[in-house]
Amino acid sequence: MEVLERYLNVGWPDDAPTRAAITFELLHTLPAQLDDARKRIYDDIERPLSAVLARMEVRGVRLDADYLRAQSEVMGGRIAALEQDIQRHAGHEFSVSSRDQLEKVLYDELNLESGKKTKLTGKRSTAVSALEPLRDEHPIIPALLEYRELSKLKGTYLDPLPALINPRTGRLHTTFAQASVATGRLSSLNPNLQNIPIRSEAGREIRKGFIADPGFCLISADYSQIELRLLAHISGDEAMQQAFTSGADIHRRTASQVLGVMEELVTPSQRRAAKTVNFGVLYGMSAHRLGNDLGIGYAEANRFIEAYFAVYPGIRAYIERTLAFGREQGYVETLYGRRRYVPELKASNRTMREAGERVAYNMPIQGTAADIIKVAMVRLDERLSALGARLLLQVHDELLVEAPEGQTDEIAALMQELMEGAASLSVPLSVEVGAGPNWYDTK
DNA sequence: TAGATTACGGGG
DNA sequence: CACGCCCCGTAATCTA
Repeated sequence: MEVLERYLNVGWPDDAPTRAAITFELLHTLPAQLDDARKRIYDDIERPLSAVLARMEVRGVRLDADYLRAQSEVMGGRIAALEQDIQRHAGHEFSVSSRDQLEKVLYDELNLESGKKTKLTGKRSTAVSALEPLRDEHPIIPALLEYRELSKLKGTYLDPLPALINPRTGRLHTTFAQASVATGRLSSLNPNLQNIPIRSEAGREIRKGFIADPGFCLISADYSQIELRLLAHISGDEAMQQAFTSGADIHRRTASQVLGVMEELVTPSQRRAAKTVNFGVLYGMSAHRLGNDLGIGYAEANRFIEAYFAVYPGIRAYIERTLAFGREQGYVETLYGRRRYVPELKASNRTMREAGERVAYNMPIQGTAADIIKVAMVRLDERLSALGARLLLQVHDELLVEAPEGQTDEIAALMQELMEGAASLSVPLSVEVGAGPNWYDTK
């Protein structure tokens, strides 16, 4: 425990009472040493939030265990059939869930063309991204892809979740880690309720198992495109701010501007390309990766990115300004002053340094989004309690609430108003709200 | 046998 | 040549 060494000059004791006493000691030693901005983050956000999170953990969320177990049965049958199918295509039995055995079957026995290699050991990859190009090459591939998807859902969600229901409360209780993510986000563990499937229909069905208490309904409220809105605000880029202020569809607007096409004429694939770039720019995506994702050449991807920065010049300026600040100060920070130290910015190894740069200009955006939803949670908690409603989960940009059936509309409206007003920026924040008997039906 | 490592894949 | 940010959980496999 470095913190103890540094601030109290003691090691981490073995016995629980002394550990508790020392932790308590830290609780008044550390906050007193914070400077202004950091003290405000602690006093106004993190300390009150810890009480909100504690109540959310204790409250838990109701699960329809019978539904999830039934889904698991169905899926188990399908997985077994797929396994037979896969082994028939291979010509012999093998452990389909072993990537090492699968590697030999695909690339040595069936002589399929291996593409990607694994990162650390250089084996021939069997990941989805490596199998997808082979989809039409052999009927074993689509069977494998479905097997992978379904066994993931069964093994990670359908089977473990019902077994984790607390017999005393009859509900499922996660733990939120408040100080483990470098950007200021929360994380959720044991079980992780921040990665419940939504993208595929088969996965999304799992959300039907998250249900409201009798007499209550679930309300989900989502910040839409909060990170891009923050990029517009923090960078000061006027074109991007204008897009949000005028209520435009940001991806359509981007495609229109970058490609020089009227908005009404933007095709779905052009909009998809713009969406990929809008998100990719936050992560520092290379032209190489973009070209891959869009199925276009490296050179064309490069032109696309250049055109993007020409349309939104403030974004490149933000990146440069943030990197200069980070090299100078050794850290970068959010709008509220939450810091992340990034010593890699001074690394002599280029790969390490560039990785540090991506981290550095992403953190203020991701971290400010985390700050804002935390503020919203602290403010919402009291208002909701007074109305007999309660916060259940935070999934980064989304809050899930359980509300008395009679007051659903009123509470949904309150959530939207309060979340949109959690910060005042040069662009509006937008929150989408939905209600239903289960999580699936809130969207 | 337990813990660590690796590959993989679920979410924002 | 490199090659997209932040997490957590599972299963297979390796290592102490």
